[in-house]
Amino acid sequence: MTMKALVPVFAALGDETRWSILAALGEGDASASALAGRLPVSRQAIAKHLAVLQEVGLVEPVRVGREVRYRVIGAELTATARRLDAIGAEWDRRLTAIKEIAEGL
Amino acid sequence: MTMKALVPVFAALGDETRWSILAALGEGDASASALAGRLPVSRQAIAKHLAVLQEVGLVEPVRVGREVRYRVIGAELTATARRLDAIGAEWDRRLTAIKEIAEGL
DNA sequence: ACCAATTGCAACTTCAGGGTTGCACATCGG
DNA sequence: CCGATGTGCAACCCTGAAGTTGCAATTGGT
Repeated sequence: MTMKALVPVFAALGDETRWSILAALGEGDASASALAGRLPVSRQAIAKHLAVLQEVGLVEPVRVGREVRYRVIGAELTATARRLDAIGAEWDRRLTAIKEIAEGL
Repeated sequence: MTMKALVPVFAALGDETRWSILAALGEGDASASALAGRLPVSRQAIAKHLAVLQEVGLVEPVRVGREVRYRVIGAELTATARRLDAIGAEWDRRLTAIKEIAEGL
């Protein structure tokens, strides 16, 4: 299991542009430059977003020749979903699993 | 179904302080003033956070006399988790498809 | 009626995040 | 070898989010 901080993952997912990037990557792996061609932002902006996404494990870089393509890691999304679901479930049972997360794990 | 924008929900969940608030609310409904007593931020700051959380449907206000208590809506967390899981699963499906093609299955 | 607690509103400060541009460095192809 | 393509790094704006303080308005309890 990745078991990272979780909150940064949500922060990463809380940006429209990053979802655009994830969506574009859904059509196949792509480099920052390639993505800059499809999206209305500069390559450098995309590079920063990719760095953020990589930081939280949502995306993975793959060197292909002189370019760096990125691949989405769907498993990380599902893992995050599982944890979120667990928290929601615990809440309904009046338990406080969230406390641990809020207190920095 | 709530079916709100989803991205704002993640944005709301991408803040440590708001998780602290959610955690505190996990111990029982509470007002902004009461929360300000437990957390290291001002009441007004908490009020803003509660407004954000309410905006995305994660929390619900309940008037009790002259105070306004807030209650966590666990169902919204679960719903968000479901949607996130669906997205992640979709990605895995694509990757699996690609993998099979690449491996000549 | 009065006092204290609570909320609401507004102005203000601070700073990190998202965006840009510019340039230097690598690397592939002809 | 040289030009084109792609990446990395750095400096720089600029808006918005998170936090603060102060004060007016509401409402409960005694």
